[in-house]
Formats: sequence, C-alpha cells, structure tokens
Amino acid sequence: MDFLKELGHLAIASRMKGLTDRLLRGGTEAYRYLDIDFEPRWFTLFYLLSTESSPLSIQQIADALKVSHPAVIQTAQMLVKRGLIRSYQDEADRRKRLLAITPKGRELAAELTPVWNCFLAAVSDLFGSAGADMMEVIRKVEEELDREEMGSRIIRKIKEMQAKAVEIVEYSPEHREVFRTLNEEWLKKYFAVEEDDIRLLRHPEEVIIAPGGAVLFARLGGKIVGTTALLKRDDETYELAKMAVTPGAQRKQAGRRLAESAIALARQKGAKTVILMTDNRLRAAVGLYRNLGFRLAPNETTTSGKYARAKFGFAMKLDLE
Amino acid sequence: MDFLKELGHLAIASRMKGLTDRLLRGGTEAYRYLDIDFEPRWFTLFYLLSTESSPLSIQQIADALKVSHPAVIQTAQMLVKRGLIRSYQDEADRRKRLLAITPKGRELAAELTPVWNCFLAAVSDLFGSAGADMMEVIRKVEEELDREEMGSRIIRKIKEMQAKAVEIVEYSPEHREVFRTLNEEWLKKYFAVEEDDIRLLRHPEEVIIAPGGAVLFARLGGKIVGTTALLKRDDETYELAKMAVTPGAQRKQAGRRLAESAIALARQKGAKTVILMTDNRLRAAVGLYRNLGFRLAPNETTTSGKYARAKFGFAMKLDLE
DNA sequence: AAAACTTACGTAAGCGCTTTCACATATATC
DNA sequence: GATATATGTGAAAGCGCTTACGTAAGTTTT
Repeated sequence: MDFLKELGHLAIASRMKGLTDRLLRGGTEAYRYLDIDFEPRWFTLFYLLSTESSPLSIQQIADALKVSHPAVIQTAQMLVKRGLIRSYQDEADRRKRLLAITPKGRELAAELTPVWNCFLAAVSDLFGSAGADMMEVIRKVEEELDREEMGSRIIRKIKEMQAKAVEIVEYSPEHREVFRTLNEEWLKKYFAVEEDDIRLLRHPEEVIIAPGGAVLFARLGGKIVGTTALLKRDDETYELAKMAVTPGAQRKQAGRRLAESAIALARQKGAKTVILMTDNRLRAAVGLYRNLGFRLAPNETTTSGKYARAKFGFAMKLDLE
Repeated sequence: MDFLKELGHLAIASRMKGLTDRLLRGGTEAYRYLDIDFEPRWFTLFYLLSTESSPLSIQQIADALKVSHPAVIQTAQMLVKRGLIRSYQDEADRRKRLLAITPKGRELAAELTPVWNCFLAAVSDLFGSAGADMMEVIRKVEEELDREEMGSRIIRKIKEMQAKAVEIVEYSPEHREVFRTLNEEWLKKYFAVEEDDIRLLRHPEEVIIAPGGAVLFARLGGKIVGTTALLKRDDETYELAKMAVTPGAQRKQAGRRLAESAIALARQKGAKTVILMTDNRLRAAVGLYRNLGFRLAPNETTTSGKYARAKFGFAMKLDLE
C-alpha cells in the first residue's frame, strides 16, 4: 500500500511537492531533448524579462515572482553568465540594479516559445485528463490563504479543541478552598494580597454569591485549573473579577471559557453591561477582554477600584445589547 | 497585477511550490504556538514509525515516503537526537539499520495526535471552502503521471509540433538535383556511393517513378531537408528506400513524416506490404521503423539487397492489412 | 570456495532556496 | 543641513533535499 496516500490530507504537502518535482523534471527532460541549455527554474525570471516590462530591479522581480531577492540574484547570475540577460545600475536610484534581456536572450526566448507552448499543452492535457481544473483550485486556495494564513487556521482549530476540553462548573461549597488558593497564587505573582481580597476570597458565598453574583470554575482533565467571579453591582450591571488560571493550564482557553461563561451568565441574569478592572501589564488578559468585545471605559468605577493596585489599572466595559 | 497568475499553467509548478510552503509554514507556527519541539518535515517519518509497522529499515522508509535514503538518515538523526526514535542493527541482515519509536516518542505522538487532527481539519476546511476536492485532483494527476511521465508528454507535444512544421511534397523535375545530393550526402557519411546508386539517384523519374514508384520530399521552413523513395516491387509490395534527412534537420520529425507519407501512398496504391532494408548501426532509423510497425523479416529480399552494404543490414516488413 | 554481483547504508558534495547581516543610497524629520 | 529611518542589494551561512560514490554485507554464479 501507499503510505502517503493513506495519510490523506496530512501528507498533502509531501504529495504536492512530489507533483511539482515531477512537472519540473519533465521540463528538464524537454530542454535536454532539444539540446537547449536552459532550466525550468529560470523560466519565470527569464519570461518576465522577455516581456515588455523589462528592465526591472532585483526587488521588483522578487516581488513579482514571490521569492526572496537573493533567489533572484542567484538565478540572474546563471542567465548573465550565459549572456541571456544583462544588468546595469539604475541612474535614477543608484541603489538599484536593473536586469534586462539581451538580444541573445530575445533570440532564445523566440526559440523557446513553441517549447513553452508544448509544456502548456502537456500540462493542460494532464490536468484535463485528470478531470480537474487545477488552476481554479490553486487560485481559490491561494485566495483562501490570503484571507487567513495556514498558521492562524491551525491555531484556531487548536484553540477550539482546547476550549472544548475545558468544562465550566458553578460554585459549590467544596470549591471554597480552591477558589482562594487559585486567586492567592495569582495575586502573589502579580500584586500583593490585600485586606479586602482576603475577606472576599475567604467568604465567596457571603460576599459574592449571596448579593446575586456567581463564582465559576474551569475544569481540565478532572482538575480545577481556573476560576472567575461575577459580582452584582446593580440589576443591569455586573463586574467580572477574580479571574485566575493556574500557570500550568494557561494558554489552554480556560480563561476564555470562564469569561465567556460569566458573560453568558450575566446576560441570563438580565445584565445590560459587564465591567471589569484590569491592568496594562496583563497583556494576555487584556487581549482576551478586547477580543470578547470589552472596550476601554475610563470613567467607569468598579468595586475593584478600592484596591491599591487599581492605580496601575483601568476599567473596561462590555455592552450586552 | 500578479505575474504568476497571468502565466496560468506555465507557472503552475511555482504556485504549487508556494502553496506547499505556506501549508508547511502553518505547521511550524502551530508547533511553536504549542511550544513543542517538532517540525512539519519530520511528520511523515515520525508518523510512519508511530504506527504498528515499526521497526523499519532506512530503505523501507525511503520507499514508503518516496524520498532518497539520505533524506531519511538526516531526518532520523534529528529525531534520534531528541530521543523520539532509536536505531539498531538488524540481527538477521547486518547491513540494515532499523528505526523504531521510543517510549518518549510514543508519548509525543499521543500529545501530537490532536494537533495533527487540527491540521487535518484546517486543511480540509481550506480546500473545502475553496470548493475543491484537492485530494482527488492530486490522486488523479499522480495516476496520470504514473501512466506517462511529464517529460514524455512534453516531448510528444514537441514532436507533434515539429511534425506539423514539416511539409511533404511529391517529386517534380526541379527536385532531381536535391534528391541526388541529399542521398549522396547520406551515403558518404555512412557507406560508399556505389554504381547502382548513381544510376538510381541520377534518374529517379525513369528508375523509380516510371515503374510505379514515387519520390517524396520533406520541406521545413521553405527548404527541402529530406527525401525518401517508394519503389514498386509488385502490385502488392512496395519498398521504402533512399530515406535521407540532412543532418541539420534531424530529430525534427522529417524522417517520420516522410515514412508515414510513403506508407500512406503505398496503401493508396493498393500495397499490402511495405518492406525496407536497413542497417543495425542506424539506430534512429531502425527505432523509427519499429515504431511505425515494421518488424524484422529475415527471409525477405529487397531490391537494395544487391548493394554491398546490405551484408551489414537486414530487412523489415510492414503488413498493411 | 572464490569471484562477481546486488543490496543497504553512510558520507560528501551540490543545488536552490531561505534567513541574516552588512553596507550603500534614498527619503523623512527635525 | 544634519540626523534618523527606510529601502535595495550583496555576501554568507543554513536548510533540506538530491546525486554520486564508497564500503560492508548478503546472494548468486562458476
């Protein structure tokens, strides 16, 4: 059996590479058959210069061919050595080196044109007889990749997967301990544990839940790895606070799931606005809040405002309507 | 405008290469995002070894992945250095080195499996949203290339093009001179000009055409570059002879077009068999005759049999029915 | 059993591209 | 006009593959 075929989409890069190799090898054979000193990889540069757009600078060519400029320099050397193109300094901008086709190059281009047409015919036949409009496929895929690059696509999938693995659970008495330790761990790392913190963290049921708020936890692989609190300010306003995720579980979407769940809960409770207090130094958190729709709210005061660390921070606001 | 897109099928190799680069770069980014020390190009080897087929020899792997064995060795070194695979000598065949996954490798494979699934999902999405079944396209194109490689396809097209450029014309008196010189040029190169040759070459009208034969010429770019004669032996049998193409026009399908035209003419004249006399040293000619359907006919005697050079040669025969 | 051939692997060198860095020249900013 | 920044190119090194060749081990032939 063919291992690469079994892999399907996973080996698509390998197989596409294999295909291009086979296509280019065909070009090499054709030039050799005709006893012409030319190589397929020179084609794009040579053809570009053989059109009326010549002369072009190194960088212009690199952009047009979507390769690095050293690649152009190296290919150009080959063609200059064979007298097919020549290079000279641009008078207007003396940093630039312009490449242009020579008469000998024009001659070869004329000789090669029918060969290229044969290549064209062979490729069209190949993809045609495979019943596929490969050009259209490539064009569309390029377009899609322009819209969003592969890295971003994969990372998005990874985040989705991670988010699914995070389970959100509501507060119950056995969580009192972990709520405190998670928050203290976080506070000690970034700030200091203050008087008011201690009261709130020790008695979440009384201070947070009883007045109409909530405490949520993120469970990953059976373990509680994060928490957040939703504090009721008034019937229409809730505050997202006390978000803490244990270092080992960070960047695994626990924070996002907690925030999303808290926002959903606030909406369910009839909130029209969710506010929060954060700090510029907490880059990841601020990024998350922005991404969830929170915007700067300079004039907003929060319950967290009373803490000393707030002087380094700022408020954000999310409109739920 | 996008030069590569303008080129269409001519730049298909460049664009496919660009696509694979973008796909692989996405993989690199994903591993970096997860802070995992792994590279996309290791995937096929690592995955192959992580399946139940392990252990495998270097060469077995190279075959499965369709790369050279040094490529396997080099990739394997990377993986061995990281403790993901190990290698040991095959006891049964001490030339072989077997590669197998290590426990640490299994661990990583388990960790990476969901990541690979994300890659899979992203690729499927990508090609799906481009509305194209890329896997199917690649599969078919590979199949087509297995049937006939690209080099052969292009060269076939080139030959077709060359054949179209060759014009076949029948004998007329002004050709008498060129018929003789083309043949003498050829004879001098390979053999010697003999008595009987001279008579035939000097008086084609009387010796060849009057008895029911014909003389054909190949014209390329306005110039006569080749000739052949069709000699009538009896009502059902004609002999293809005196095929000569000037050196500068060789490998340009003049010979093939001449032979094909002569055969067509023989068929038109009611022939059931075409015979010819050739020589083992004339590789290209013999190849052409074989390709046209001529087969060895050891017992056949030809009019050319009377020439001295025939003792190095042999007869071939084409059945027209 | 020796010799010739085949197979498997390792090493080296090459190729075509990239990234990185250095340097010259333009352009923008004060 | 001086200085900072941006741009264009070249040189070097690296990367991942290839081909070519050498060596060792196995297999077949004589």
